[in-house]
Amino acid sequence: MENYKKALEEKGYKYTTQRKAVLDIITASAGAHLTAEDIYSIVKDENLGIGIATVYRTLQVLEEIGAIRKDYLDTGVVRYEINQHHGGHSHHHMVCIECRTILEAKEDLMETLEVLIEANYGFQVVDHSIKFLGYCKKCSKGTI
Amino acid sequence: MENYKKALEEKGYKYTTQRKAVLDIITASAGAHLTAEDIYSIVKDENLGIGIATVYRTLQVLEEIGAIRKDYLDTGVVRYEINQHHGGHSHHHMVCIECRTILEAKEDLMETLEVLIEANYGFQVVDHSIKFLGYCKKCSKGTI
DNA sequence: ATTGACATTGATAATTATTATCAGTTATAA
DNA sequence: TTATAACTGATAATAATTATCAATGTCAAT
Repeated sequence: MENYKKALEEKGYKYTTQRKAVLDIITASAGAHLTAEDIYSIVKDENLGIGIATVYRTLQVLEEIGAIRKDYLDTGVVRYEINQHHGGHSHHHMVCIECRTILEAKEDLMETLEVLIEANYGFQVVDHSIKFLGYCKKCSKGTI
Repeated sequence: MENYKKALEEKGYKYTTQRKAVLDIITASAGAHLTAEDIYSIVKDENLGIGIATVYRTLQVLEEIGAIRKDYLDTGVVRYEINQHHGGHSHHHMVCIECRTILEAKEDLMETLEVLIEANYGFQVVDHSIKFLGYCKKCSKGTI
């Protein structure tokens, strides 16, 4: 799919067994929004040796090279997923107030959003919030 | 502003000194996105006795009655703010990738969003994500 | 005012997610 | 094949949050 090996090496990182295992799991489970603990136990189940510390370190490195992204969807727990469109924009999440199920909206719809969400996913929207990531005036990069 | 006392009593909660103090701080510091620890030390600075456990408990109660809302803007730490429009929609946050400053967009703009953000706040948008809260098909309430 | 029932508080222990430490292991370039 | 530096795993440390429990406060009914 993507050349993660090259991306790692460009930053002086090595393409190790553990990093490969974590990458495989995250790519295989697109839309799953796994926690570090989830990933840890999946790797263990596959009888590949890995420590929880390595999982966290690997996730940091993979985020740094832009392979994965962090989701702050709910309390305390951070979730991870593949970064689909390199440098592009993220998709949208729907979190059920009741059962905390996380759904994912694939469309990149920026208008009549909630009506579409309800029509396409049967998800009854009560509230939404948009988060922008970028550089504030103070930290602003070059041309603007 | 709002009758928080009544809202508390309707749920069998009492309008105590500590709850009043926490409410005062959160209403007074709109747009500040305080953590539980922030609130704790502000109350202490004002020489009002309060325990950290009470702060957390109070925040839970205030969220339950809809007085405040939680923000998951970044890693681990949960932030709190006044729930402006009772039952209405939340505003939008801008998080600086570099210094982690949190800006708040007051407009309820759902189109040509990023262009406006850049024009109005000098915030250089790199990415955005929208979070919907509501009920999934399984948990769906009544009429839909 | 006093009482009784129950909610609330504060100190602290416990839990959970995450990060730091460090000695031993592995990969790679010379 | 060896030197250098990166990597790993076990575990200690930290930080945010929740649970416990005895003491205290609140309020409606006497």
